[in-house]
Amino acid sequence: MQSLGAKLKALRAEKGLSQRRLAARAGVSNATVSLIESGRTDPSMGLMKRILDALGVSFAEFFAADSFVREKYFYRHGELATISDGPITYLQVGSDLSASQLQILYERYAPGADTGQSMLSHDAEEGGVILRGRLEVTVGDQSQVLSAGDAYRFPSRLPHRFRNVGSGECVLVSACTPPSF
Amino acid sequence: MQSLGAKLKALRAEKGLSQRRLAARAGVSNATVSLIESGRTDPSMGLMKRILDALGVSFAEFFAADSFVREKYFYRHGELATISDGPITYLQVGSDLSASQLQILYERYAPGADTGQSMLSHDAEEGGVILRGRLEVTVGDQSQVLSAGDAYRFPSRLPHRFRNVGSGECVLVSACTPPSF
DNA sequence: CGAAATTGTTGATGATATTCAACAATTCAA
DNA sequence: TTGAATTGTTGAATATCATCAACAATTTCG
Repeated sequence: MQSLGAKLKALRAEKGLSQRRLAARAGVSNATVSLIESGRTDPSMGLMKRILDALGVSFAEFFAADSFVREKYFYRHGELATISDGPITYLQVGSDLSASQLQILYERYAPGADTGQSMLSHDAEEGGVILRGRLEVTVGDQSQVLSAGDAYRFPSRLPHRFRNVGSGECVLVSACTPPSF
Repeated sequence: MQSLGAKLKALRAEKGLSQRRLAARAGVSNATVSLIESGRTDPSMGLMKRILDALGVSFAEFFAADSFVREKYFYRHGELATISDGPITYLQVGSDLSASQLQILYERYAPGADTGQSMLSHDAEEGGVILRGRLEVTVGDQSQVLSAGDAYRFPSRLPHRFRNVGSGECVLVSACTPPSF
């Protein structure tokens, strides 16, 4: 694990706060912030939580950077799996998305069409609105069957799956933001 | 910091370890594990890390559950947040997009509805697919009338305008990154 | 049954974190 | 320049943690 103090220091700088101002918000002493950032002390969980709260960052978010590197490894996999044919037809809005931040698709699923489990590891978001038919959407350990008018939206890093569980064709419009940095 | 002890206890039970055995692996005293699990002490970050290491779990993984549990991925049509702007109705997928990079809208234009000239200066992109009706889209000095199945897509920094030129309602699904409101 | 091992808990003690206050260095405004 | 405010850093005092050892309760096995 990278130096906890260095990480905190960087985060504080990012928010544009001084040690004293942060300490005041968190209800701790400025000396404590100084000692933590310089690695001269090993703060308690509760204290660290108060400081992170003052920065508007949860523990999960604070440590997300650690696993971010790992998620970046799967980035290519996700990219390659995105475009495929078969029983599913993707109509992409626009042709050259190489320098784009937004991808919009008009998707048509034949009856029974299934994307299978896909693990897109890039830091992106996606969502969509169902126009016709019945689509089973699975995200993580949650699963729902959506009908016309319903919608979904989730971080792409979560494992997800789409399956047409209706008797007819399923049509939807989806959007996805590729990684911004 | 309510259930840190409870969470650790559950995780330890899941791994089938006793307090003493876990303590031995982590190089801490069994009393410490007991005190943490019962919430009678506030352990230091370093100590907690040693314990989590002994359990084969990173900080990021340990806290990952917190941020994922609350997230909502599915929205019934009636749950879509309504943003009304006169003759134009926006149904937004998701309610709080403050930490989001993607906004998806289900839009309904009454006959004659017009957004007027608008220009977003920030670096964003937007696009959409027409589902019903006839929509005149003006971007820069270009203008087109789109019908069901047609689509558009452009950088938000360009001046643009939407107008329902059909006799009936116009419906579309749009996406924007980052959110404009 | 009964002895030995293992479970989780608790009080006293040494170790360490946290605070308070003062410090020099820097920035800002008069 | 001068004074006031802010920056991050330390020494001494206090509060808290982490440990050791002993405890009762339970399980294991002869």
